[in-house]
Amino acid sequence: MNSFKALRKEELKQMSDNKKTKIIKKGDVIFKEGERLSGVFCVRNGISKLSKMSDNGRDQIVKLAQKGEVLGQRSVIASETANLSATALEDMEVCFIPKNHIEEPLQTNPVFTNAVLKHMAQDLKYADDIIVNMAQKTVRQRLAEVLMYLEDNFGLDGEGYLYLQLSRADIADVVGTATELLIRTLTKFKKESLVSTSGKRIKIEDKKALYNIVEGL
Amino acid sequence: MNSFKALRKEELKQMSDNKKTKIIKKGDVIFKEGERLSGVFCVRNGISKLSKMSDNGRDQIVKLAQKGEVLGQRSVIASETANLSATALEDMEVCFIPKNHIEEPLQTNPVFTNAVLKHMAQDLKYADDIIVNMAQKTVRQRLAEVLMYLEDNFGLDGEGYLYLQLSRADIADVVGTATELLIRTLTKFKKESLVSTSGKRIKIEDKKALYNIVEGL
DNA sequence: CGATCCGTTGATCAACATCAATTTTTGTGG
DNA sequence: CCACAAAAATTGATGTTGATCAACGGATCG
Repeated sequence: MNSFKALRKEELKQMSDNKKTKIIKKGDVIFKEGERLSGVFCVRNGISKLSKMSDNGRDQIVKLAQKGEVLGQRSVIASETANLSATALEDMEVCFIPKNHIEEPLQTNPVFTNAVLKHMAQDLKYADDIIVNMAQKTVRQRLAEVLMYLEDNFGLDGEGYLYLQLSRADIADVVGTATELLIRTLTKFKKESLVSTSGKRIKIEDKKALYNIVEGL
Repeated sequence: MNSFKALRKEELKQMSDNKKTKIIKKGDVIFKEGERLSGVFCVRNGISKLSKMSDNGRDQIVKLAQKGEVLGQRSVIASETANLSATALEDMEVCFIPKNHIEEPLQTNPVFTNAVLKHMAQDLKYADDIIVNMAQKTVRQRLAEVLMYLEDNFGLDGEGYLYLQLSRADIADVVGTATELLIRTLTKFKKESLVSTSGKRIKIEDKKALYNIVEGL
């Protein structure tokens, strides 16, 4: 998963000598689109959203990042300002790595560079898939897919509810729709016994049926 | 643009000794999603579409690639089957480069690897932007954006029409809608004197107004 | 010169956005 | 722990946008 495993020992040492661990509270912004980043943020704990404001004023969540993922890497590699904003969805622990500690091994350590490259190739594939989904699928299909994604990637709590408790507005921003329609679609799922809720918590009751919805059946 | 400029002379020589130039006719498929690629295709001439079939059976065009761009690179780097299909929109000339001639310099030539990495970072940024557009903008906004994209990237013919003559169905597959709605939206643009047409050819008459539409005004 | 593909239009229904209003939950100071 | 303000969740009503099916003319190509 993490490209840093490809670093040499002395590179890792130098990095950990310079890393600063930050505690970030739920709701706080790690960086905003348009900012010039002086390094990357490695997620030690907690989950963050990567989002971008559309011209029409609505936020779109492009990716959810958890432990082990690196934020801001693309911008540092491309020497550009951030294209996305990163916001904590839970209390987080991240460590900041100055960009020169990324750039240098990129020049000198091919194993590291290749690991980063493969990781980005994965991200690009996922992004292409999301484009197709956004363009071609209904809100109903996309919500079904997002719910399964949340279960598969962030797991369940002790009672079988999705571990990651997103607000309805955040789920809507992942699906790419208005909060009201998101809620209505979720309500339909409840009536069809595909999911159940307890407060803001959501439990998937019939994963197979959700899967069929994604496939358009 | 092209990462191959970062290759050493001997690497380029070895590559050109092994490259096979192929002529591909308009409409022909270069590779299909799901295929395992044994190398990459460098576009020498002509334009191709990269598309993916959605579960609901409709094609989505994710990218248009022209001279100098490399097709299949992501799949080869990630050692995966192709995520997208590549189809010629015009008669094309491509050269095939076996994957070992890509993989080897990736291991040994950091300058090349970094060039590829930066290129992919760009692709990823564009992909994220498209996700936001698909999720948040109307067909009208997206069509306006696509028309300007076609002008900016592929230019005009001698009479001021868009050089790249896509079929209505292909434009619809870029925008992410049905052909009928695409045509209706284009007809509205004509009535508002934003564009004009001659046969399948399209001319942008009021670029600034199109830009305002994209911005949601 | 017919067959086929492409472009276009009409009609209809479903999906989605938006505004308004109400209820519920949450956070916070006393 | 309670009260109260603020934020979030929910529902209704309404208008717009988009998908789909059907039909038809015109171009294209063997």
